[in-house]
This record gives sequence, C-alpha cells and structure tokens, in this order.
Amino acid sequence: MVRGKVQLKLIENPVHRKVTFSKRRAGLLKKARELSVMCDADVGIMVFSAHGKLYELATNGTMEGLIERYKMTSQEAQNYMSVAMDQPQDSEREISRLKEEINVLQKSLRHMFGEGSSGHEQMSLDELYILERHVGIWMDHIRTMKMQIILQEIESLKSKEGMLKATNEFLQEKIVEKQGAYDAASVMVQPEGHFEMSPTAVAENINAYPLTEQDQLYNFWGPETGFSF
Amino acid sequence: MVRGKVQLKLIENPVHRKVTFSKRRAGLLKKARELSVMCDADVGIMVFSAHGKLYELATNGTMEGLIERYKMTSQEAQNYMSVAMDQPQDSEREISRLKEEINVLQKSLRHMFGEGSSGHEQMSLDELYILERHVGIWMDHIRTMKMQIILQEIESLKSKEGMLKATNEFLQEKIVEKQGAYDAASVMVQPEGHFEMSPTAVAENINAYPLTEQDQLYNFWGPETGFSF
DNA sequence: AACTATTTATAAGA
DNA sequence: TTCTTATAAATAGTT
Repeated sequence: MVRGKVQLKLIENPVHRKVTFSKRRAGLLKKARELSVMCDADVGIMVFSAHGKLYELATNGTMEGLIERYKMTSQEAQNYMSVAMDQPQDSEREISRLKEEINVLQKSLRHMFGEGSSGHEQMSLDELYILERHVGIWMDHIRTMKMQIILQEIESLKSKEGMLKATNEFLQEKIVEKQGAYDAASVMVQPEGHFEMSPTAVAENINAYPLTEQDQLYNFWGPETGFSF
Repeated sequence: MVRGKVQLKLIENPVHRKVTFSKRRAGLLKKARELSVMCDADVGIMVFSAHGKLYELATNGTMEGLIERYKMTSQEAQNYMSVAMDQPQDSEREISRLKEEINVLQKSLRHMFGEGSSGHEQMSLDELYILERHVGIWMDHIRTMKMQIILQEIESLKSKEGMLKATNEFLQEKIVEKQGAYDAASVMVQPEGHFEMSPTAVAENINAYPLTEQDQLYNFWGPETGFSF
C-alpha cells in the first residue's frame, strides 16, 4: 500500500526501482494511448532504462514517421534552415516521410468513413457492425474487379495468341506459295499494320506481348468487341 | 466531477476534448518526469495535437539526442533483421512504391469525396491491389474499435451484475427479517425505486435486465448466433 | 502476479 | 484558464 506521498527522487533500492519502473512505464504508455484516442492526438514515447534498454510507443503509424514529423514541425517552429533537411540526401528519411504521409491519408479516410454514417461523432457498435459489412462488401468488389481484370487479361492473351497463330499460318502459306521467290526469313507481312516480326519472332513473343493500361481499362469496362491488333 | 468510468474513445464535444487534452497532456508529461527521476530513465515524448501542434519533453538532454539514441538502438535491433531491405537500390524502389501508394490513396479520396457515382476514373489492377490492402487495414481498425467497445460492455455488465447480486442479497435479508409476515414470493421491496420483482425473480432475471449495452452486444454477434454473455 | 490502502489524476461544474 | 470536488485510476507496499 502507499505510505505517504511519493518522494520525487531516485528510488534507492534496486529491486523496488526495477518494479516501479515496470509499473510506471506501463502506466505512462497507457496514459499516452488514452490521450491519443480520446483527444485525437499522435503520441510518440521513447523510454531508455538506466541500462539503455529501449521501450517505445507510437500511437499512429511508426516512430520514424513521428520523428520525421517532429523534425519538420520543430524546424518550422524554430525557423531553422538546416542543411540536412534541404537536401533529400537520405532515402531512408524520404521513406519515413512518405510513410508518414500515408498515415495522414489513412487518417483522412478513416475520418471520412466516420462522417459517412454519423457526422464527426464516434461510431457506435451498431454502426461499426454495419460499416464492417459495407467495407467487407467493398473488399469483395475490389477482389471481383481484380479477378475480372485478370480473367480478361487471360482471355485477351488467349485471343491474341490465336490471332498470332493465324498470322503465323498465313505467313507460312505465303512462304509456301512463293517458294523460292523469297527467302522466308525476310518476308514482311503486316496484316493490320502492326507487325514487323518474322513468324518465328512472333511465336517466341506471344507471352511477352505488352498489355497497355488502355487495353486493361477497355477490357474491364467494355464488352469484348474485338482487339486493336 | 468524474461521473463514471472514462470511455476510451474520442471525446465528441470539442471543448471537452480540448480541455481534456490540455489536462491529460500535462499529466502525461508529469508522469514521464517522475519516471525519469525515480527510476533513472531517459524519456522523450512527442505529442502532436489533432491540429498538428507539437508538445515535447526530453528528460535528460535534448530530443535530438534521444532521437539519435533511438536510431542507434533500434538499428542495433534491426541489424539482425534482413540485410536486403537496407540496400540503397531497394530504397529507391521503396520510395517509388510508397509514392504510388500515396497516389492510390489520393485517388480513393477523390473517388469518395468528389464525383460520387457518376465520374468514375477506373483503377488499374496494381492500384486495386494497393487499395485492397488499405481496405484490409481499415477493416482491422473497425474490428479493433468493435473489440474495445465490447470489452467495455463486458466490464459494464459485470459491474451491473455485481450490483444486482448485492440487491438480491439485500432483498433476501429483508425476506428473512419479515418471515411469516408476508409470503416471500409476493414481497415488494424497492430499495432504489428500481425493483418490483421478488428476489427469486430478480435472481432469475439478472441476464435479462434491460440494458442498452446488452442490446448492442446482441446486435454485434448477430441474431443468427444467439450468442450472449 | 494479485491484492488493497492510499495517493494521484482528472471530469465536470463554477 | 483556474479552482473545486467527487470519483475513477494509479500505484507502493505487501502477500
């Protein structure tokens, strides 16, 4: 039990000190988490024990992100123009900055989700239950869209493969027809104005044929009405 | 005065939130100073308010010093991890990846804020992969929030159960006192103006005591499960 | 790791 | 913001 006011000084007994360190450290981190949640703040805590062991807490995102933010903020506040920050010399730092930016974006999105159903207020359990279902549905949509894109890419590749094979046959017929008139390796046939490869080269490049983003969008949105081949 | 257990959730009233932020921030820093003095520890705290204002504490030396020490210590810890991640080539790739991720999030924000359902700019497969991961993160957030609420509900119900049991005992004592004067099953004792049931009925209805929290629990687990505490 | 007598923190009201 | 005060929360010392 507590006997009298706590003395604000080093605890002499090493055992007591160790126990108190453990308890109060836990209390400190708990308070920090509460502050973060209740007041929408971002808190970072570093605790080094007397023997150098590190205990840390970063309530939203990573400690690196908070450190970056700290440097930005304290520099703004003190109007320091340190050389280190002006040059993006350190890619690790750049990564931390970007990660922090992502955290901020995620926070925005989270707030937005909240606004969707009940203004700025904290969401109730019921609302969360509903929201979870909706987010799950959205997740399903995303996965469906992904699957559609993948399936259509496969279909597209198969169709292209078929057309390439047809072209291949056509070219080989040409070779047979004009046997002796041309050297097979130098035949230039451009069925839709796109091909400048020999049949062999075409055959070897079926799997490497590049799909442009436009192809993907078209294939996803539109019915299959043909290919710009 | 404190009127009940503190809710571990965002304080909705902006004025209350601001005041609480001020008070709890002071309390947190005080705790940190005490920990530092009593246990010979070095503590660094960064607090960013919702509006981005920085409050800091460094108990021995400067925050910069602690940050350096943090980087040393956490690097030591991470040196045992994968070496591959530290390659500068991968850093560039990591930066590109993170920038792309930011683009996706910004696109999502535009989707949800702006155009609504009419102006759909379609997302690519890569973007959908990234978005899927973020939606998963949000889902985790939602589930965490639900879990927090549920744990609170459980505590609340437990304390209410305790209260009801105490009332139950009180009622039974009354019955013993007045034995013979009344039929035990028809005794009407209202210690707090709340009860109009016989002790037996009270005992049998503890779990059916009309609590909004219980309703919420029911809603969470869903009508299909029939799960209850 | 649990328990509790106390101190300490703090929410709400003024 | 600051003070007050009822109450919750933390925790020092003990088991």
